[in-house]
Amino acid sequence: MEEAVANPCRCFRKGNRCKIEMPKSSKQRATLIDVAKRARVDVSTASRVLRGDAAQRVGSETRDRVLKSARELDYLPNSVARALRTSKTHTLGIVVPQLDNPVFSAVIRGAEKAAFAKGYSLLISHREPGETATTIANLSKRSRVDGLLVASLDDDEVLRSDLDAANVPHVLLNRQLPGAPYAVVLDSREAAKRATSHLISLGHRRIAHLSGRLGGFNANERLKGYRDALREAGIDYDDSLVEEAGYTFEGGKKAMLGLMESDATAVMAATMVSAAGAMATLHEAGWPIPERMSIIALHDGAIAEMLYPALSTISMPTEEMGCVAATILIRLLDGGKPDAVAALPAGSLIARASTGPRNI
Amino acid sequence: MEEAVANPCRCFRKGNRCKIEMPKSSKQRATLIDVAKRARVDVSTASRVLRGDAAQRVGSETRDRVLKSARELDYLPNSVARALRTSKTHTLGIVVPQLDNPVFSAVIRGAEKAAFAKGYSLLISHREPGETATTIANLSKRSRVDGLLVASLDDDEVLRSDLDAANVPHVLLNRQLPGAPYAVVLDSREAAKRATSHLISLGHRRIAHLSGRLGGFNANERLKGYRDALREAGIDYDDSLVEEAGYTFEGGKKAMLGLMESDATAVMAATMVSAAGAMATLHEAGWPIPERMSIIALHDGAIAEMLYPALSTISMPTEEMGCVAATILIRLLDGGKPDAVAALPAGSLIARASTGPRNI
DNA sequence: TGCCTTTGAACAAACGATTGTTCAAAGGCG
DNA sequence: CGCCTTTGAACAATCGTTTGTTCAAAGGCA
Repeated sequence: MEEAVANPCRCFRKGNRCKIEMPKSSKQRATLIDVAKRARVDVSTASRVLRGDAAQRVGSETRDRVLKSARELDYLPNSVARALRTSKTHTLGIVVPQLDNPVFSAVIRGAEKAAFAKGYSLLISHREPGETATTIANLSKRSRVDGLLVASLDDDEVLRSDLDAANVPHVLLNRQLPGAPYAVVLDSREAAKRATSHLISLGHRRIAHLSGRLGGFNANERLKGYRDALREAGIDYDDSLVEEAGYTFEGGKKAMLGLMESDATAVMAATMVSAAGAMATLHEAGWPIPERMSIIALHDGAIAEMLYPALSTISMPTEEMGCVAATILIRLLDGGKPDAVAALPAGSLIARASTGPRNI
Repeated sequence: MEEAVANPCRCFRKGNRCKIEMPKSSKQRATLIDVAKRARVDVSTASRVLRGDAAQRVGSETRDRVLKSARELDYLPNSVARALRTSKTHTLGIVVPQLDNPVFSAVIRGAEKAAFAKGYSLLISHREPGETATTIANLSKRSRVDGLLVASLDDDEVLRSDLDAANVPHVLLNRQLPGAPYAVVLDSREAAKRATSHLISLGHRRIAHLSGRLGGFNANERLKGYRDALREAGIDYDDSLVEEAGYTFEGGKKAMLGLMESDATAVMAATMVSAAGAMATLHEAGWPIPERMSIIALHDGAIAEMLYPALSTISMPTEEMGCVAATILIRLLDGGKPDAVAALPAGSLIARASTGPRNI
């Protein structure tokens, strides 16, 4: 009776009129209203039971009815309606500069795992450098993500003002910015030091460095680690051995070209991708690796094995970085107060065929 | 007057009570209600103006007032509210089996571009094989995507029943399934034929094939193309030269090991990744490429350049595939009736250093 | 002037949840 | 027995849009 009065025709949706109560076209998802009706309770009561609302007691007999009803109807809360009411979409956005870079795929994988585990979804946005502003704005305003994971390689200044403008909680990936409180960073300095030390322990003294974008946070850290290792070994730093390669294959190729003029016998590359470029140049020139030039890179990944010779690396917890970043962001969104910056330790040396003893 | 009565305190949100009308805390986004008030029209009128509703006329003077008001308040519609009302989230989900595979990053990139251009967002979900069911269910029910782009490598049967169960519009990527109407496929057969023909034109007669997962749609197509080329050249097909490598580096490595027992002088690999594995095995054994074994793969991508020697490939429009798939899916969601399967032509030969004339 | 169409805009009911408030019944106590 | 406090559940307002309906004013025509 009451049911019929309250809503005579629940299939009266989408302008698709009908006179009789349809047998719930089976494919139509059940709503909280359906659950409540079936359990003969108010929708608010059903909501409280299903969400486990502690602020209000519910009789155990009522609770059971609601739970049973929900089970029978295969009820799943409508996340859109919930999002509207609570203004939380339970969606995280991640901004990456490149999708085919193994480092970023690892980060995404990690972030997705953590997000999924906490009931969040991951909205991905990849943009050409320089478009980060638009991306961030779109992700936060148009798509309404609760928070952002940012792995841009863009210029720090620009990035910062974009983030400010968007005014959305965010965690930076392997990057620290004056105004942005939260970040997860890898110990790139230590990694660079380990990589360099490995070369030193093989007898190399003239060690070149293919750096990232100089001036950027990461490139600086890696350069510091490189110098740390040299200093410890009593080797003088020579800035003619540092060549900016950025984070691309082409950059690595070009940079290596410059380095071949020098007397370097080994190279420490900031990334696998630039190392691959450097190796291509060496192959072209017919320089045997590692006999004439040893090479090691930071970050490990599948392509290290694919290169020839297989690339020695310092592994880095990139996937974990994504995971930790997402976890921090979610804690932040839940009103928690996580540490401003989470530092992840450098991984260990994975010695492969691309590094060998100095033999001249 | 009326304004004050209708809603005396719009900052009365989030339980944050206050007595006076706050100066719109500036960071609080304007809603349609705000716009309507400012233009002194009903919210429904404002909605119709801003959405360009053709079904209802609006006086030009009124229209201008609304537009001006929206501009001044920097109004952006709340996509969550809109999604609730229209039951369209304007979000697409994409399911990929691996994130670090260059083929899938390209597909994602393409899909993201098309989606973005049409005002859609892309929700990404990567899962271990076998978890596709959960993934699809989650993406469609929990996260409420409007449609799905599916690039699973899972078993066809399983995939099909999962998709059926989810009951969500979807487009398959490079895969055709009996029950699933929409798909975008690459002409893998033609690509395989071109790759094989290239080897034949270099004088090779004993050509091996590193296949995908045999029995799968793609593997079959590629195998057909391989046989087409052989037949055309009058070379007998020898199934001992076909080795299943799947889509991984390890698979390629192992498969190559088997092939080295044969008298093959060239290999046509189904993917760059398995080709990379094969090359690693060859290097380990000290077989020079291409002098002792030529190798070519389907799909082109950045890693082709990184391998040594640089890998010859048949380029494939993978990014375009993602783009087309997203476009089709969106058209479908808009009530259109796109073609069931869009076939994309194979790309051209990119001859690099890994293929050379037969010289024995 | 009176009646019947247009027009243009307001009214109001959803969409599916969450959450503060109200309220009746039941229980405790003097 | 009457009053006051728990309890448990219903009531009702919202979140920000969209969209079917209603309705008053204006215009056309006889």
